[in-house]
Order: sequence, then C-alpha cells, then structure tokens
Amino acid sequence: MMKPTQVVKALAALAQPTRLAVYRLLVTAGPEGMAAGQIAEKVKASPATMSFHFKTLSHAGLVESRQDGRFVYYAANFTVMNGMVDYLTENCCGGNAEACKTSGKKC
Amino acid sequence: MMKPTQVVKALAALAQPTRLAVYRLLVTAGPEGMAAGQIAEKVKASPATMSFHFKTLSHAGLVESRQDGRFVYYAANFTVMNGMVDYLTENCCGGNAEACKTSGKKC
DNA sequence: ATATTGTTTTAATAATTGTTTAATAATTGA
DNA sequence: TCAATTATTAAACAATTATTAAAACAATAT
Repeated sequence: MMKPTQVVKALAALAQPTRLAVYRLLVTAGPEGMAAGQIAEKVKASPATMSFHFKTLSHAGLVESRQDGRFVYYAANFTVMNGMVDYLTENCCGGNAEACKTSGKKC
Repeated sequence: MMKPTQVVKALAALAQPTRLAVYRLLVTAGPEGMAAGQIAEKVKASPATMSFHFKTLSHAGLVESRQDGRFVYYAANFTVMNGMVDYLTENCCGGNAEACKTSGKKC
C-alpha cells in the first residue's frame, strides 16, 4: 500500500488544470508518450510553465521521461495512479459489500 | 463525463493530509457516516480546522452531511470519486488494449 | 430562560503555488 | 565551431491555502 504522503503528492500533482490535461493526454498516448513541445502546444502553455508542471508530475511518479535526440518524451506511469485509487478505496464500507452497493461505489 | 473543473476540485480536496484521512475514514464508515466531532478526534484536528476541511470536501461533492440532534454526520459520496477515476482513465492508451497491458494499467 | 454541548464562521497570519521573464543547459546541423 | 532548436532553471510576484483564536450559531437538557 502507498504511503499517505505519496498519495497526497500524486493527488496534488493532478489537481491543477494544465497538469490534469497533460496527464490525460499521456494516458491516451500510451507507453510511447509524447514530446514535451508537442504536449505544450496541445495544452497551450509556455515551455517554462510546462517544465514546472512536468517536474511536479515526475516528482509525484505519475510520468516518466526519456531523451530522444533533441526531444524529451514524457509518458504516463500508471502504477502510482492505480496505487492512489487503491489507497482511496481501501477497506471500503468496512468490508460490508451490501453497504458498498448502497453507496453506489465500484468495489 | 465529469467536467474538468469539478475533477480538479475533487482532486484538490483530497490532496491534503487531513482531508485525505477524513475521506478514508468515511470510506470505511460507509453510508451511515460519522459525527464531525468523532472525526475530528480521529484525525486530531481542531473543530475550526475540521469545519474548513468539511466545507472543502462538501463543495467538491465528496461528502454529504446530515444533522442528527446536536451532531452533524458526514458520509462519503462515492459518485464523484468514481467520476474522477473514470475521467483520469478515459480513452486509455488510445483504446489499444495491448498497449494498455504493457503500461500496467487497470483497464 | 439559561447553561451546555457540538459545529460553524470570521479575521489574521504564515506558507505554498502558478506564471512570467530572462538566463542557462543539451542536442543537432551547417 | 557556430548557430538554431528544444527544454530546464532561477528569481520575482500575485494569488491561493491552512491554521489559529475568538466569536457566533444551533440544538438539547436542566
């Protein structure tokens, strides 16, 4: 199970419009990822702003980067998000499946 | 599908140690919820701080409250969290299930 | 009515966050 | 090597957020 501080970090990283858009873009892009400049263009943010946001996402473990020639490719790493969701839903409804159903939760 | 601004609001609400602890507590508590004071005691925060955090969680749609005598009970509302997760995983890997598998993602 | 218990609101303060501009790497091509 | 392209870093600033203490509000019991 993930540590609370890492979960908070991941949630905070995604709790910003530009970064959320970037992450979703990378989710659809799949393992190959996308070049930083291409992402910047898509989400309409300056290179400096993007670097700041990439750092936040990387530090949270939500994305990974690799250099390819002049370009830096970023790709989503789903492990942290899965861990985040598991952390949030842990011991849902105290293990009572019936209560769970009532709540409308997916578990 | 949820609106981006609401997703950001929900993520931001959970991206804080005390609120994350409160939410998890309410996830385990199930539909009946817990009294505000009881929660405050569990997460070791002052009443004023708790009210501030409850407001944030309520405003994000993550919890709901009902008054029962002197007590105010808070309960998790899973709809928003489910929507949040759906939003994050939408169109994962461009619909390519094989790429999805490679990524280690749950979809 | 008055006091008591539980919760929220208000005001003030300290800390964090996002953006911009300018300067600094790193990589490639002429 | 020198210039061009891509991306990151650093400093400065405005805006937002979390906490505290004090006051206010709501519900119940004596």
